[in-house]
Amino acid sequence: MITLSDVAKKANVSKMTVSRVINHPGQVTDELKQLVFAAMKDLDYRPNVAAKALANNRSQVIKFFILEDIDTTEPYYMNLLFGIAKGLDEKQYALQLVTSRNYDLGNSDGYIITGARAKDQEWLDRLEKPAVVFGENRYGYDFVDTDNKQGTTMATEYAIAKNYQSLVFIGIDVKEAFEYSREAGFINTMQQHQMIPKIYRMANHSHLSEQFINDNWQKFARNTAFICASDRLAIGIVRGLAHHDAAIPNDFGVFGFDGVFLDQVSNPKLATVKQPIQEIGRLCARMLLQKIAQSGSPQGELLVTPELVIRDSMRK
Amino acid sequence: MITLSDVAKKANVSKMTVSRVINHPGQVTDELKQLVFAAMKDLDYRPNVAAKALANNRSQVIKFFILEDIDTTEPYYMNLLFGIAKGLDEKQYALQLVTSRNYDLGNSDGYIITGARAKDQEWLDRLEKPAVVFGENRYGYDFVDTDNKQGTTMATEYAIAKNYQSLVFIGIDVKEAFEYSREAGFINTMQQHQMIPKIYRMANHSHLSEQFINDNWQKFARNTAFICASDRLAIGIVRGLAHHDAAIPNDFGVFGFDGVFLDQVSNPKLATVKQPIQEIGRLCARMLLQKIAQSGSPQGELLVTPELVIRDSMRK
DNA sequence: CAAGCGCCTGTTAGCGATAACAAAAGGAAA
DNA sequence: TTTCCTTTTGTTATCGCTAACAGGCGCTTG
Repeated sequence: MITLSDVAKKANVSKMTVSRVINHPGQVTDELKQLVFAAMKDLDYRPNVAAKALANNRSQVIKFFILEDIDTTEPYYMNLLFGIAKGLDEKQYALQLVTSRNYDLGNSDGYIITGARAKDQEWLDRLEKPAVVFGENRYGYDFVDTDNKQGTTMATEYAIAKNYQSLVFIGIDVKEAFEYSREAGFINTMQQHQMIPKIYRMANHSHLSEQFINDNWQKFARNTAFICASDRLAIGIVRGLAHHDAAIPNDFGVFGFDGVFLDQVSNPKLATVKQPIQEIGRLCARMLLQKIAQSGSPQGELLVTPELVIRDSMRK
Repeated sequence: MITLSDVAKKANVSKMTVSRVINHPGQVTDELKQLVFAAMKDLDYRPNVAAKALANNRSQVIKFFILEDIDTTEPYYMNLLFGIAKGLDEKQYALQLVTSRNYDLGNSDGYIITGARAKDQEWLDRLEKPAVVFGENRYGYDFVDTDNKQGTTMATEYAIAKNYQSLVFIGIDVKEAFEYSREAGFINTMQQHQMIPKIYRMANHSHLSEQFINDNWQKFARNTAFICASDRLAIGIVRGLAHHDAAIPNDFGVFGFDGVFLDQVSNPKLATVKQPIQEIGRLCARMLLQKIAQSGSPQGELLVTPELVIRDSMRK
């Protein structure tokens, strides 16, 4: 294994100079820097992460908490995880996944937390290391999320522009910030266009939204678009409509929200508000690492603009 | 932070004795062990992973390679990942995710690899650290997988027992071990019952299997069951059948394979061969850690029996 | 009863990196 | 020219843990 010392010898400098080239390059002359870089390249030097961690009193590990049942979990966590992993890799950090709440909090430098609901607040407050939350919250925790409000705004605007006369929002029956934001985007946009917002809410299961269409089929005239708070709900709506041989997208439009995986297994394929989940994961990681570097100073919130993906469930 | 020395002082022994209690308990008298355990508990001692790693010339990190496009990836990787994470946690290992092949192989003690296809063989051979593969292979790499053959055997037996007269296998159009095994389970079982196995293959997309039903609708008499090589294909079959108002499960049965996520968003819900993915992940991790402990000695293969989940797409 | 062996515990020396201090080297000001 | 900073580089000690060796003890054995 190539160590700092090897590089130092090759470059005829001391270990510290090499270390400084890596961590505080400003303190070293350009001349020496060149020498050191050349030596590092020649020897294909890879810093030893464990040694670095020990010397810095760090662990180079961050823990990722999923405070939700994994089985019911949306597949997009996979993408989130990849984004996080990429963000951590940039700074040679590794990852530990944690599901059960009472897990060991030690041997890590910080936490990324997802699936946090209102009831988790107390637990979050007790954390002693830097933490970043994935998902909007209104308790002041640093977070990264999709701009949910903007997402439904875009979808609603699109549906209006395509001349659907009546718009219905199918929401998720939870009292959480992300849902409020999605509803707000819909409501505000409708009001700006002097249209009447209609909202229904149910648990996030496709068979419930399917059932909902079956139960209320006669209520919905042609030329209605359903703006859904998730692809899961949207899939059920599509199935319900298909069951009544409704013409999608001509007579009825359906917009999903998420854009990970599920939108592709529907038929017709779903138009959806696609969250840049992987990018969000990377941003979570970066925010956390920065927070660690700044010994825990607040990072605020980061909202990422989603992308409208128009497919066969909405008029083109 | 509580260190070995703190524990040693409290227990009136040397650091080495404490270290030995942790790593080689056989070398220490019971009497001292009691003292040390008591001290560790009193102080709530947590070993410093970085220090351990450094002293052992390890990294306490393993890398998880996904040699597949993530976007098209089955959601079950999430569960696999959780299993792996749990298995690694038991030995205080952390995880790094790797997607691009030419990534850094350093700063890790071993690899878990998934999505490896025949063409990856050469690359696998060049790896210099212990590796375990998730997924059947016939090149001698240590692996863990579902017992695919047994899975389709069970599904086929079930369909026969429920008196479906004609069985059709919908396979995935790839030349990989897992697919051969799934087909073999079907074929062997059919032959044992003196029935004629029919097999169709296509790429693993729900709209292809849906199309397949639409194109061949007249070929399939009532009382046919479709044994599919994936839930994705099964979902398409269900949609195709529903489109012709076929009676599921009375006239037509559909069996999926995987049992992660997708089976639940279908309507009717899919009967499926459920892979114990999380358990497999844990076993991958354990196998790899054991392999590392044994300086890379071969571990062989491990096939895990899947579970038949009977839901609304098959007769009860 | 001294030599020799085994068992258990302690001492020492590192793993590879970094912070903190120390020491040169160079330049500006007196 | 001398003194005193400032900048750049080197030296030392340390992070927490473990392998390897050393030493003390009791027991067997010729």
